[in-house]
Amino acid sequence: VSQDVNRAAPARRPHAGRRRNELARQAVLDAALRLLREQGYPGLSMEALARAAGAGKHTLYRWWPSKAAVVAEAAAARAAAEVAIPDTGTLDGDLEAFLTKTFRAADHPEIAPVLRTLAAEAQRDPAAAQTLREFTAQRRQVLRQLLQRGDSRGELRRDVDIDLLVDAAYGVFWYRFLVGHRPPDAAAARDIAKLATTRVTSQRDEQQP
Amino acid sequence: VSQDVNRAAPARRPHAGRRRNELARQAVLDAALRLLREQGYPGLSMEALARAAGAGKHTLYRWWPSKAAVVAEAAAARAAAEVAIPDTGTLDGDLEAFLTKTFRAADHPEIAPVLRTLAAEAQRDPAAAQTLREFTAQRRQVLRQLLQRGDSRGELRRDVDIDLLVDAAYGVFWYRFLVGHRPPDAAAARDIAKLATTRVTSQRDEQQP
Amino acid sequence: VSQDVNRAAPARRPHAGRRRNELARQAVLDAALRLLREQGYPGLSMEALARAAGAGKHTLYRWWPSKAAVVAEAAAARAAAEVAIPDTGTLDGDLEAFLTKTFRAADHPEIAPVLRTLAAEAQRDPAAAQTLREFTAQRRQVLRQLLQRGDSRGELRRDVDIDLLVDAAYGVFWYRFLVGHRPPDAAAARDIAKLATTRVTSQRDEQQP
Amino acid sequence: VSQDVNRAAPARRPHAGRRRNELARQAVLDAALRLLREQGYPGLSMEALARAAGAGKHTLYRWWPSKAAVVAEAAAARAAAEVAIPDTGTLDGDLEAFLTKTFRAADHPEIAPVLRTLAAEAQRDPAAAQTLREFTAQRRQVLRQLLQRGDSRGELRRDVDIDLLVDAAYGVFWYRFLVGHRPPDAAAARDIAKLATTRVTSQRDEQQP
DNA sequence: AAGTAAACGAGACGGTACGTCCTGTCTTCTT
DNA sequence: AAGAAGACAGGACGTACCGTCTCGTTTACTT
Repeated sequence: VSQDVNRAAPARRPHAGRRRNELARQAVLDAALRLLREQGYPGLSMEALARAAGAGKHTLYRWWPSKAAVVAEAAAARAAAEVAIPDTGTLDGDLEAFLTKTFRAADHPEIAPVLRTLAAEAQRDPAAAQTLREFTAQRRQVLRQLLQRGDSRGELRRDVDIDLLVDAAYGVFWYRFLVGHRPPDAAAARDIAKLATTRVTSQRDEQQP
Repeated sequence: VSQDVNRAAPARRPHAGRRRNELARQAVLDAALRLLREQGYPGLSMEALARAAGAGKHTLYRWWPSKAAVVAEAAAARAAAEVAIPDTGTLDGDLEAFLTKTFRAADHPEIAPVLRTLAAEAQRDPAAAQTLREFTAQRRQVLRQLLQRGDSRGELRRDVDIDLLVDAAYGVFWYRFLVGHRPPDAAAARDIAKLATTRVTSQRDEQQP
Repeated sequence: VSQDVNRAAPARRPHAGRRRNELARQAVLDAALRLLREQGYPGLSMEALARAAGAGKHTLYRWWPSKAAVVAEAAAARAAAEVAIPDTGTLDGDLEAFLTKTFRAADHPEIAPVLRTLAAEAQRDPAAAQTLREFTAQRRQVLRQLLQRGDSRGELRRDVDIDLLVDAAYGVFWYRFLVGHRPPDAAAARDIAKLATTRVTSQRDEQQP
Repeated sequence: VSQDVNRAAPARRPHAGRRRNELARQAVLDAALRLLREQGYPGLSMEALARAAGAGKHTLYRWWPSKAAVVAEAAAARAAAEVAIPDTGTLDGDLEAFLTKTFRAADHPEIAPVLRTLAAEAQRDPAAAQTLREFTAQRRQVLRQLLQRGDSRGELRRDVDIDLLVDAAYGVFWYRFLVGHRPPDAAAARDIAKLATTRVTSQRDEQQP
């Protein structure tokens, strides 16, 4: 039934003989994203993945150690270059722009279930945990650079260290994203930016009373 | 025959059959915590749970809609009353004390795998998601009260709203807890408290340079 | 202790408490026949039986040791007095009439599934086996009387004993009934009657060659 | 789409995956007979069968539609070639020899529970019913050939048709086998043979009185 | 009339089997 | 050598039934 729908046209994709077949790899990654998008996590089994990609299960296990590894690799290319470092002139503006774009990117129907799956899988699969750590480390590194640039211009609050600010920013995102009590929206991005920077107006507010 | 009579007036008989066995309920909850503690998430199948609790599978499914619901109920009683609201005199002190206790509680070998499981399961099971939302909402409410008390004394930074601070505090916790790149330790509790409060000393620090 | 005293002298109190509810008994037997008729054997579980009869499971187990016992009792009243001993004047005629009626009775939609269930259940449940033996013994007894009456008039073939003839007659019935390759119909009744009796014409046929 | 093409021309791909494992098949059939022999029908669940055969449940369901199908296949090879057609020179002798051997074969502890299970299962499972019909049809065919050979030599009673005789012979067997009021023994074999044949001696007996 | 005891409906309980699905490994054949 | 197909052992899933066990109610008999 849904098998027929999911099943690709494997006859069109010749397999190459010796070396790894790039087409097969792509078919698997595409199928992973498609399954996650259309059926959510429960629909993503290695069995269904092989079926949907028109690939043999052995091929999957040959190249990826676990389901999470497939998801991670599928997520990597897509989510990595998604958010560039903005340059608005002020740290506050940069931060807000960066976080807004980050939050919006994660809301994409192609990305959200992947992040969700990665986070969930990391709680039980050490390999997935490693992948999640690497992935988030990349993202933190980008944000840290942005903050350091602002810090060198004296725009950063001095009483907290940068790593905590990075964790607070991504923490608000992941917390809202995984718990779902409130969306990580543009207003949140604005507020987090405010929290991190020494803004003249807010300092005056603090001194007045 | 007599069925129709009984069903026509069900209000007369509030409960007919044998009532729920409280010992069975406790055995299941205990077994859930034990399995999570000893074998981690993969060891927690409904099958193993029934076996470990000496309960029939039907009993599990009768009272809990999903594995996550068992975990949630097991977690609820234990994790809820764990952290009381402190009163050190200052918001900064209260916050640090509360977060330190919260982080330490979550590090407990009885609690950590439960939280991990709950968060992971919530990503695929709507019922678990609901449970996670309710559980975290309770915790946020406590922290919010703590912050509001400080705010009424003028100890809170005015440029951010309380809900964001709450999300930032718990966000740092969950982010570090789930990703594992850095532990949510006492230092983090201290830094988060600093981030939230208008501390006189730190303001002088900010103005002096 | 006092229990033992009470049990030591039960004769003093012939019956206390409520007596068996005849309506409940009938409801169960009726439900058994109805379930077998409408849903066949797989539909007849003790659970479904209790539900259909509006009876508690305990009531079932109190009065009947097994599912087969219910079926047997339900079958007994109905199937027992169904076939009377005919008297056509000749053994051949009596036999044919008796078997024809027997076969037709067993074909009834109320009876057939009961017999089928009884025979099947007897292969695994000793109690059901006992019931089946008793039930068939009654039927054999009737047929034996019929044959003995014919034998006393010299109408029976002398080279076989009556018990074998009885088994052959019922054997053909049950074999066809349970295997289903051919129905136990009127033609079979006629042929079996022929097989049992010394018919003048057939003897002449045998002597001619 | 390409599936339809593939299904239109299946000759191009004789077989892709791994082929059926003959050892697994044998292990299952052996385990079925062993379980039936040692624990009787209640011990034969698909679950226990898989366990005893060291096979996955999926393997069972892949190759056999039901428990009865396993039993049937296990019975087939063993029971089929067991009884050869004898040739004693007379129909009476052949019949007695054949039936005696048939009865004795069915008494074997390896065979009896299988036949019992097959007969019982056929009363509720249409697939098992079909198997039972096929199995018994084979046996009837053999007996029919034996009777036809005797008929062509004029040894058969002329007033009954062969199919009824076949049903009477096997009927006596199954009736006694399933009900258990009397064993299908050698004496029965002798009497059934007498019932079928025109025996000179017995004719004289009939005429003398 | 009060007391007592059995039968009742309902249904929770510990178990076990069902038939389906997925996991990770292993052939077998094709390209 | 890599891939597609798929068989295999194992085991979890959620459902259903088994037979036993309270519950609280109803009904009859005894005192």
